[in-house]
Amino acid sequence: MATSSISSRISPEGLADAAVGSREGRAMLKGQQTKAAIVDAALGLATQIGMEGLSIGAIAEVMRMSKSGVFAHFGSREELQISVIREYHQRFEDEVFFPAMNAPRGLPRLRALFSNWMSRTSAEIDSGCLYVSGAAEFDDRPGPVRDALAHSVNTWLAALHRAVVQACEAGHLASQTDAQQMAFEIHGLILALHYEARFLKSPHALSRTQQGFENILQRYGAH
Amino acid sequence: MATSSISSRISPEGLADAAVGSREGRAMLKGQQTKAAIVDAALGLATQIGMEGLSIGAIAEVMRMSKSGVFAHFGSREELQISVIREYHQRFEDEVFFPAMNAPRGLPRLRALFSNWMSRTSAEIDSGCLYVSGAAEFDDRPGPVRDALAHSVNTWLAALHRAVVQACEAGHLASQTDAQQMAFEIHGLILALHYEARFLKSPHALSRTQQGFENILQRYGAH
DNA sequence: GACAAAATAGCACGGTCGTACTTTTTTGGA
DNA sequence: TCCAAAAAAGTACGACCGTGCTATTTTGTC
Repeated sequence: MATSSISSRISPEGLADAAVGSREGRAMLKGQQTKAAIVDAALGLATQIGMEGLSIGAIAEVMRMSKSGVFAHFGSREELQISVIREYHQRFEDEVFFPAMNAPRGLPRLRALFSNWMSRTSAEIDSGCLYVSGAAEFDDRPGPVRDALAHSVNTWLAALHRAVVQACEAGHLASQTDAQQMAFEIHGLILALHYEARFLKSPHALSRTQQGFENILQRYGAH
Repeated sequence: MATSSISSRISPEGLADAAVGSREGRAMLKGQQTKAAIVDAALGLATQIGMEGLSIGAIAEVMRMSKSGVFAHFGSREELQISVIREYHQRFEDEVFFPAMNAPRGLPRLRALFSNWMSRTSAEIDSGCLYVSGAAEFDDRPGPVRDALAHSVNTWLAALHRAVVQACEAGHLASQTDAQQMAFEIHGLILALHYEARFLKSPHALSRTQQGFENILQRYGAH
């Protein structure tokens, strides 16, 4: 539990890949490689034009491949979308979650989590956050894509909640703190940042988000 | 200025319609009527499947009309989308803004605005808020649709900001209150409500939003 | 270098999209 | 009732979509 991932780092598909790789002795190297490149390109497209706008033709053009060449790696558009979400989840972990684990448990770690999250969100001003755009696109469209997205988001929000609880336990926050409530308010700040910076192009959004976080900390008795 | 609208109630297109109507003596009655019905149906569709998913064919099916019959009323899909946004803006005004104007200026009115906004957002859990889904879809897609959307949102956020300023002037909030900051935090709450209730299906989102608002009021010295 | 297998390309299909053009039906006032 | 004008339907077009099927090329191993 020392370096716990926000989700199980050994994912089912990760296991599958390793098994196939070893069982067949390093076979299909090129395939995995271009598949990763396709997912990378698709993720870039998805953060710009959204998950629904992701078309196999557009990806093929970026990759300078044929549509069928791209398609064959996934078998369906839905599977491709899910791959993109998993990739995003992993990058989110690497940029936001894991670095913050180096900060000491409690308020410092909570601050680090928020800071990384905010940095990523404002860095994404030109590219969009999949967790935000995806939520809007799939909020009443059931299916595996929505499930994958919701699972990733829930995992991350749970990690945030855990950090609040730990800060409480460490005595860095008021003991009667409602951790779910605090996490909810923090989530709202990030959403407002994304909305006002990315859609409304407000140049003040970032500083307001920082100030809002300080206000929340103060209210919950941080010291 | 007694019953000021959040935007000019006499819109350009409103003027145009009135002029045509009077100049030609009540002509084209049926046309306007079905056009309104189309916009109504389109709005219903847009709040469910999003602005981008709005297809003329789908609207025609709902309306039991031909595609070309629907199309002829707008001349382009873009014009239809803009009509939908204007309709949404008007309903938002009617449900959220105008009723709150009956509350006395200051904190009561600010509370009424937030309460109406929250009610509408949670009522929209099954249908979605166009200001949220639209922002995600058009945040980096310039054009008249985005402009119309951003204009509506900005108008509303300005009205919210005004209410905060008035509550300050009335002495209901601390005199050093940063109105923009407070409006930003309130906006975040509503976004979190929409996100967690609609996408994550969290049953606690509404009460957390209410609690969050009370926390903000307290922070800014409401009494 | 041969050879099986994997990776990629080519091609075709049915479908939906927005929209332009033409024709028919409906409307409302003289 | 008649008739111009408005409203609605009909039809067609090119573009793109996801995806199935079949060829071709590339890969990695003996």
